[in-house]
Amino acid sequence: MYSLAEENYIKAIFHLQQTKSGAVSTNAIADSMDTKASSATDMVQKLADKKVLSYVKYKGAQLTEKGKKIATRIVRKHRLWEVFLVDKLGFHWDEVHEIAEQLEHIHSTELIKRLDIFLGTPAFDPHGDPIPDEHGNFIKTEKKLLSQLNKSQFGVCVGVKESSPEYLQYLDKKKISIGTKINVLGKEFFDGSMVIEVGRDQFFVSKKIADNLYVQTT
Amino acid sequence: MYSLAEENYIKAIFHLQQTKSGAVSTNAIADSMDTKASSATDMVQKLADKKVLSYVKYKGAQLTEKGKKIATRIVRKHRLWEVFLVDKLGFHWDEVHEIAEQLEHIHSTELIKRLDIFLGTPAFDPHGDPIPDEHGNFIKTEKKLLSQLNKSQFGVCVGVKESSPEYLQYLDKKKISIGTKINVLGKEFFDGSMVIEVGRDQFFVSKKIADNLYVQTT
DNA sequence: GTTATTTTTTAGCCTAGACTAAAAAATAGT
DNA sequence: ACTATTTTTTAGTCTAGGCTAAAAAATAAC
Repeated sequence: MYSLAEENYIKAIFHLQQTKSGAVSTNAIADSMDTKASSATDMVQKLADKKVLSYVKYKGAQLTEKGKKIATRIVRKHRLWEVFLVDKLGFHWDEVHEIAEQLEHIHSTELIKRLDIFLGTPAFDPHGDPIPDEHGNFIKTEKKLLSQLNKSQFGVCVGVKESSPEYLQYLDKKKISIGTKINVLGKEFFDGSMVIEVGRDQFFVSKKIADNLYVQTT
Repeated sequence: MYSLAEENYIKAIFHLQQTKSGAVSTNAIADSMDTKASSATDMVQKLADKKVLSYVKYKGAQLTEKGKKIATRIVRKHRLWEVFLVDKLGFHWDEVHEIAEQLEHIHSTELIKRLDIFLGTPAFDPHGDPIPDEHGNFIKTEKKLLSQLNKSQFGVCVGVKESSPEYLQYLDKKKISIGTKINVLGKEFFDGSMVIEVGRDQFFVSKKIADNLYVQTT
């Protein structure tokens, strides 16, 4: 059994590995954990002793198969609980992260098995992120950023990259949620801004907005 | 905000106060927390500093109004989660205690408000214990122990005193659960044992069994 | 009412996980 | 290639929450 602190480090390292390839630096870990580099070094050494990750001094850390398994179990729990909070309790998708952050550490395999069934074994969480199955396998999705589309193309919203409350609230205001169809009416190559159509509304979006929204193209 | 350890101490002291009147000794607290008396003393002193309880050296501790409020909030969460686990996820009533023991420490008032509504604001948990409302008020029930009934009286099972898995499994085997009607056909004054009728079955129960089952008499 | 026993507290130590400051290794600049 | 700078690690502290052993208070036994 792993402590709360250990689980959080494992999860953070897992997410850092997704974006950058190769070993992740203790500094990057410290940043994402909102702690100091020395604390990250300590923990990384401890987790290396437990064979959760491999660690080479001054080079960084990489999760082992064992470590990845632990991480995906936590991610699975986090995302299933998010589905529960939104689908069953009626929370809004921008309110659930913090609570799921706590719920993901509840230890009981039977609980997760039953929760999964209760929710109808969902494949995606409310932000459009895939939920790994009980063996840790993720569904591969062909998703692009909205900013990668060109004029006259369209996509269906499947998720966001960074899910800050501000961004989710923006999407809400614009009536964009998972499953919403988005048409690109125009694109300005100078700054990457776009004019898009959502339902009957047409409006302008900056590159920053378009860089943060995943769409599925068919 | 209180730490996990603090919450568990507060809860333990609350439950000890229910059974015995007056201040509870540090030894009793240590016993119920499965820790040493010296650790209990330390924690009690810390909680006294925080005005959660009043503490007189060598005399014991007593929760303040503030402490009782914290305790009932935890009890409310514990029992609501138990209802969730049994009613929604199909767990058996003897499997839910440990998981609820973890879930009771999730911090979010909004979560509990919504969970309560989702469950239909239940008044009792799966073991028949009353769920305090959001202001910390318990429903007063007129319940007796089965052992307090006499020949030809009857009662409806409303809960158990000590809910060990062994006992709950015994009740299951005998088809006794919340709401089951129990007729006392005979009572032996020498050892307090009884012959009872449950549904179509008639059988013998020892005083130990009868001392652990709460019934409501009408 | 003094002594023996039990209960409770204090003092000092241990581990996890954080921190600061200093040292060591890696990288960058010329 | 050598120095300057940045990154990473080590060494030493701190707090929460445990522990053991010893001291002090309360209770029991005569």
